[in-house]
Amino acid sequence: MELLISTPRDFSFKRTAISHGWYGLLPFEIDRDDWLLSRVLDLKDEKPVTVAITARKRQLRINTSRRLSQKAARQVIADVRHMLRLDDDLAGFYGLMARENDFAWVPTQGAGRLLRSPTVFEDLVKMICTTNCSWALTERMVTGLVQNLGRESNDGRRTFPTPEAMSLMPLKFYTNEVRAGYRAPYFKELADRVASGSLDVEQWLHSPLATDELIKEMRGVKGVGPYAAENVLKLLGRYDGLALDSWTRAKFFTVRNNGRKASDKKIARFYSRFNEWRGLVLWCDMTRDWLEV
DNA sequence: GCGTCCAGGTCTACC
DNA sequence: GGTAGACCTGGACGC
Repeated sequence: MELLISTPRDFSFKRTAISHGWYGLLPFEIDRDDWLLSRVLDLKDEKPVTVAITARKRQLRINTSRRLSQKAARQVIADVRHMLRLDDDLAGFYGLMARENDFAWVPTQGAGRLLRSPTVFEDLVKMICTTNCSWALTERMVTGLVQNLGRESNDGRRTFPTPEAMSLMPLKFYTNEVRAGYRAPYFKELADRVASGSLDVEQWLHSPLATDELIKEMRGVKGVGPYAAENVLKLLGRYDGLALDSWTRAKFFTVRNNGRKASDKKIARFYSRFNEWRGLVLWCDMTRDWLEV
């Protein structure tokens, strides 16, 4: 079954699909030869479905692994719009970038939409999986969660697990199977809180809280520090934080400081003039070379 | 083969 | 509020 979505004039499928590492973490998969982004979506009342997304001109084509009801098709379209940030208004950001010689490529290439998961919960768990470890271990942990706890689509691929599925597992599952190490109790506690309803992370998408207050709430989740909170904020559409980590620091040294080390304060000063967009400007700056044009 | 370092940081105790 | 030290894991590296 094929579904079609019109895309905004300033949207780039390639730039969005590879905007950061999520495309390489299950359930996401990417074929960069054919520029096909796929993943399994959880349809709650129905069996999960695998979607394969490609772009042509100003249109996305979504091929589903089986025929869907109208209700399920509407959810697939809503999830794809959410993941690819089709409803994000970046006019202010692009206007700002167009006036800067160094950053005029951003609107030209349609960079700035950061791929996200269908749920905040998935983004949050994955972000904790990126902390204090190699990318290979991040992949190992996420794969362990999906393969062991994900619901199966008709093609055998699996969803990202729900909070309920994660909550049902004992602590030793996260240490022995997921290989999460000291993060194991963090996952267990987060899943328990979300599954029980005592913490609603999906509500963060529409939170009326000021960013500082929202960060405080996010940091109430064990394993979420400044880096993880500010990166999740970017996926919520707030770009005040730089979300510095060892990778972005090293990249800044190369791209903006002639290979010399720079303090976090210096990095912050460099992007400070971009105000509420500074986190997104930094990320675009650091990933410009991810796509040959 | 073995020890050390560190990678897309965070938590806790202590000052 | 600021900071030192501990923390799982596993790949890379030097010896």
